[in-house]
Amino acid sequence: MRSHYCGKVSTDLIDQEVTLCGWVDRRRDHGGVIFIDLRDREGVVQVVFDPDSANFSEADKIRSEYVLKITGRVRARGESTVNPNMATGKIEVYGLALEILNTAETPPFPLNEHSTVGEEVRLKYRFLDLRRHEMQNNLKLRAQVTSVIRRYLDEQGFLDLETPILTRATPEGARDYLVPSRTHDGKFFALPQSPQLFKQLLMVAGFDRYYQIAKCFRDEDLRADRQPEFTQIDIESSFLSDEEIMAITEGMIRQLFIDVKGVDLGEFPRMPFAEAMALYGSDKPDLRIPLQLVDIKDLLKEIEFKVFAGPANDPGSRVTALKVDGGAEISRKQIDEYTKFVGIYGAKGLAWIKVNDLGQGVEGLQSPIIKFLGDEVTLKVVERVGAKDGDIIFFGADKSKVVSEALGALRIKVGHDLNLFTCDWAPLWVVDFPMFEENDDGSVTALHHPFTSPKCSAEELKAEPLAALSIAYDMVLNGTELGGGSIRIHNQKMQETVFEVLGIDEAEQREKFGFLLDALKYGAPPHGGLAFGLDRLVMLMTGADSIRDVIAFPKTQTAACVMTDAPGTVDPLQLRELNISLRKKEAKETK
RNA sequence: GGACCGGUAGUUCAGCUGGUUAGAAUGCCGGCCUGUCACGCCGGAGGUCGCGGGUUCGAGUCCCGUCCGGUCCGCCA
Repeated sequence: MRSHYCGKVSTDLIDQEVTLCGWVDRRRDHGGVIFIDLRDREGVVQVVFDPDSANFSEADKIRSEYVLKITGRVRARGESTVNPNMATGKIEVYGLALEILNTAETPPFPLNEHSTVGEEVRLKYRFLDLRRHEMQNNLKLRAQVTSVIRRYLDEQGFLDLETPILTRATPEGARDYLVPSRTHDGKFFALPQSPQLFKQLLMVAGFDRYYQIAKCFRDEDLRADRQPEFTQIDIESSFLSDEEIMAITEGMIRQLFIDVKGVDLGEFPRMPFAEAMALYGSDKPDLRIPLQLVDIKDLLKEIEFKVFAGPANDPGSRVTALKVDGGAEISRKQIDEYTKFVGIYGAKGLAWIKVNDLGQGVEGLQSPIIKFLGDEVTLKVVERVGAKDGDIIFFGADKSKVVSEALGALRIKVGHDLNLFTCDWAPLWVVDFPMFEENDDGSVTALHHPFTSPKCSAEELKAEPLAALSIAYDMVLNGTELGGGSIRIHNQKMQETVFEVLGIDEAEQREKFGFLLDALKYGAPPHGGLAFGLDRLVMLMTGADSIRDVIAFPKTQTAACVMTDAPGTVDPLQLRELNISLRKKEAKETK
């Protein structure tokens, strides 16, 4: 039907006839001459009709988003009519034949790059929103990403194997999306939260190297970077060490950035989990921002912490400081906003010291809490963090978790506000995660997942579970967790020990993971892998603010689709077939 | 489950301390225009102020509830 894409018409084609198909991006009707900007997925080109054109009267009827087939002659634009802002601005197509393939109603919002439209309207008319350049580019880049990754993994001998979408519910982890079974009354499938167990079974089956670009489902509350259904680049291999897996996947991401962005990320640095928490208050530090946390708990031992939430001596507490160079400029109002900001993470306050003139000792400082700390301690804090004139020191004291999260988040926020970025891309491996974390009630849960291999023996694991480290690794880019993985447990005894520590009894083990425990008995090879979040990866590469902008048909924050109006009610007959009845909504209890 | 922001013309928004007929820009429709490129000029149409209740002589504006969209906390092995 067509000879060229609109966006690909170039000076090479001058004097040649081309046939283009596309949508009307804009029309400029000058009475005697009509300009049509014709758009397809590769770009926009200007088509000209004048009274000498056979189709001039037809061209007059054209409106926005009409679908046209135009045959015309490519010609160079005159010097004064070149448009330097347009990729195809040196040429234009003189219209010889025009066919209106389809008309269009006036779109509910303009599709050109100058318009700003609310997301709700965009999602309602997603098929139009996706016609916009920005969205076309995002999804084209996404396709490029999966293409490069497939090629890389294929070359490395990985096999693209599929795992089921209808599977069974697993305990722990996220809430499952459930699918009722018609043939098994009262029973339900669950949609997979990840292909984790199946890919391990593929290793037991001897496929050796597997990958899959897999849809995953989690019925949890949404965020800008979380959708109920999302895509993982899921990788698993037998007979590879953690180092080998990290080398292959690091190579994959590096290759990806070279091919798609023309950027070499270089060798990824490594950081133990404990160091990440200590210096950045996060297990996914954004290393583009140079600020670091400095613990000062030992300096404040003598202080009664009435100003803060808890006593500094409490073993579960943390007292840490964040020095911001040049931060003495930060206004009181802004500090109040930062105080409010850390409150989100449970911090009950935010202490600060401005360093105006160190030469004057305490007199050269400005802070509402010097009187609580005392002159000596205050100066020690200033010395510890290495503050100089013009700096500000924020600090907080509270339960370790609260302080780490609050100051860690403040570090990122201040970094953004003051534009402290030192580079565009900061990749990182976070390693040496603990096996377990302790809940408030004293029970433990797996930090990664319960199939992660510990670095220690089963005996040591049992004796001191909270001290055990796992052979797990997370790839972090610009403060976003791109992917995470581990060496899995291939020894049945070890797997049972982990379940035991997690408080999953034998009956439950059999019921939920019987097939996995069985598989481990039949010659499971040592194996491990990694899963990347494709949506987040593409979001970073496109600079999008939300993964919704790199997913063709995303859900809103309440996990609904405003275009299809899903989820919807179903015919009572369908429910009957499934033997499901809906309970009447109970009235809310009055307080 | 919780905190916060938003919902007014097709779209993006303004609308003050409650007070005449709810405005602007853009888009749309009609007319004019042979070199524009976010074309220009003239004219016109276009409103359930998210929804429900309340306060008031009077509500887009204040109060309560509710729905929808968004950001975040919890949650997300």
